[in-house]
Amino acid sequence: MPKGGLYSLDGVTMLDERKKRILRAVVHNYIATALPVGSRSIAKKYKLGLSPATVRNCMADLEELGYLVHPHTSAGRIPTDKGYRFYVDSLMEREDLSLKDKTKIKKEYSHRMNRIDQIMEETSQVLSLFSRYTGLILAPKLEKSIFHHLELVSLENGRILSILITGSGLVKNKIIEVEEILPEERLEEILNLINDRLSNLPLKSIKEFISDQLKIKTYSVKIWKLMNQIFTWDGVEELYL
DNA sequence: GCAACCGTTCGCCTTCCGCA
DNA sequence: TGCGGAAGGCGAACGGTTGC
Repeated sequence: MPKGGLYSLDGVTMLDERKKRILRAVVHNYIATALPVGSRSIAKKYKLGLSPATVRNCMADLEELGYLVHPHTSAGRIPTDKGYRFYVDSLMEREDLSLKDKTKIKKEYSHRMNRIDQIMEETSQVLSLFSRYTGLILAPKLEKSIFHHLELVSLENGRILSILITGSGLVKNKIIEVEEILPEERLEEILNLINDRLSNLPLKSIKEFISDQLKIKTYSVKIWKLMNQIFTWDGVEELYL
C-alpha cells in the first residue's frame, strides 16, 4: 500500500478503500442528521471494524486532503464541496429505475415543450417526484451561452423589447429604454448586423466584440449604447423549483 | 444571566502487533 | 530488528443542561 493509503494519478489524489468507506459514512450521516459527524459515532453506527482512534486518523487525512472540515476543535467533521463531489461521482450507490418509473418519466416529458425554461421546470418537478425532496435545477450562466438570434420590437414611449435566443434554446426577454426613438429601418439595420455578425459567438465575448469592431466604425454612440444594453445582464443565475 | 457539571470529540503521544 | 498501521490513554475544547 502507498504511504498513508494515498494514490496520485495525474495530480488527482486517489483515496484508498478505507478512506472511501469513512467518507461515505460521514456524508451519509451528515445528509441524514445535518450535524457534524464524530469518529466515535461513525465507528459504532457503520460497523467499519475500526476503532474511533483509527477513524479519527483517517478523518484527519481526509480533512488534510480537503474532503472534510470541522467547524471548531471539538466538533465532528462535515463534508466539503469536494467531499460531496467525490461522493456523488464515486461513492454514491446508483439504483436502476424500474420499468414503471421509466414509463412514468417518459409520460412526464410526453407533452410538447418548446421552451427550455419549460423543460427546466418539468425536470425540477420530475426530480422532486422521484427523490421525494425539493428539486432544484440551476440554469447555465447566460454569459457562458452561445448567441443564436436576436429580435427587436418597438414599443411605445421609446422602449424596445429585445428577445435573445441562445444556442441551447434559452430565451431572454428584456425591455430597453432608449434616449431617442429609432426609426424602424434603423432598428432593422442594427438587428441584421447583430444576427449576421455575432451569431454563434459566446455571449461573454460579444460585448468586447461590439466595443472593438463596431464602436470604431460609422455607428453613433447611441447605437453603441443600445447594443451594450441588449448584451448586458444582471449575472443572476436562473433557479427552477 | 451565569457558573458548574457532563458528554462528546478532538489532537497528541505511547504502546502493541504484524510483516518483511 | 525496523517500520508502519491500529488502538488506547490523556488532556483540552466546546456545546448542552441544570441549578442558583
